[in-house]
Amino acid sequence: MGRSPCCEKAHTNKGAWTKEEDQRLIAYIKAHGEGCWRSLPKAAGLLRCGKSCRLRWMNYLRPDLKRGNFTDDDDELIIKLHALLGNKWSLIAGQLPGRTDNEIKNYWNTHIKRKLLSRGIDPQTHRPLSGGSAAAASGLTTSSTAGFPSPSPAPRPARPVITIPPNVMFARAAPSEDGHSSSGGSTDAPRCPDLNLDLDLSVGPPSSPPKTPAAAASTPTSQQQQQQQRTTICLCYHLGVRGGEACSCKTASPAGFRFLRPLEEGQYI
DNA sequence: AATAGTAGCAACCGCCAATTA
DNA sequence: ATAATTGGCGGTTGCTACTAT
Repeated sequence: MGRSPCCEKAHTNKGAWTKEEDQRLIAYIKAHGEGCWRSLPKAAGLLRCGKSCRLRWMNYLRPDLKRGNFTDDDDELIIKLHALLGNKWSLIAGQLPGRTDNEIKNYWNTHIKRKLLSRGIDPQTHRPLSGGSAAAASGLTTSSTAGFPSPSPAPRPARPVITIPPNVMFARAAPSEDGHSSSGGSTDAPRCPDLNLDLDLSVGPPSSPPKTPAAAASTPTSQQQQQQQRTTICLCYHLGVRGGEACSCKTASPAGFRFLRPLEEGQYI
């Protein structure tokens, strides 16, 4: 079957964007808003792939982007979120207004990894290096999800809002039917003994994200409104636990959920 | 001052899931 | 119900700037 290319590569520019291209893209999106990236390049008079336009806009040209250094608080938040979510950069970026997934991904790879290593912590497993080295050496933690099972069954969320008050413990997933259970007693220790997160994962109303320039420009306000209207949902869902499977959220108190993460065979935090 | 090595960042690629026809 | 299309994401690459020798 095969996939058709997203654009005609023979007639598209590649590499660094010029100022003129940036201006064209900005002007077009200001006039017409985001959306339909495939047809945007032609409409805007750009010899670029639609995906490339989207990336340029999202990562560099958006007016609400924050530039400058990350604070220590940002670092700690990113570390905690990474411990919870793995390499879900877009989700992590959603908790840092004005930051992009690409920026955070780069920042993680260039700064935070080293920071954690200097603390003697494995950046993939968030465990002390001495204890986690065996697992790392065995290849168990070389996956793209920081040692966590991929949450692939979860539907792509519409930028959930996660607030992190100071205190909630992780709960380990109960054994599940598909064999992704925490087999044996050797993994009974908490996977992230030093993690103590209180996550309130929420999403805004089901309406589409702002598509018009005006709406896009007012993003911070919109986000505040969405936070006010947000509906709390179960984080297990995002972490790959199927509906109701090994999930006790329904019994959790309104003040907080338990967040469960299914374990791969032989895996642990 | 020149060169080599390293770090940081922007952009590309390929895949996946949702949507549409 | 199925295939095609599109948007979005994470991993990786390559260029540029900076630092050490």
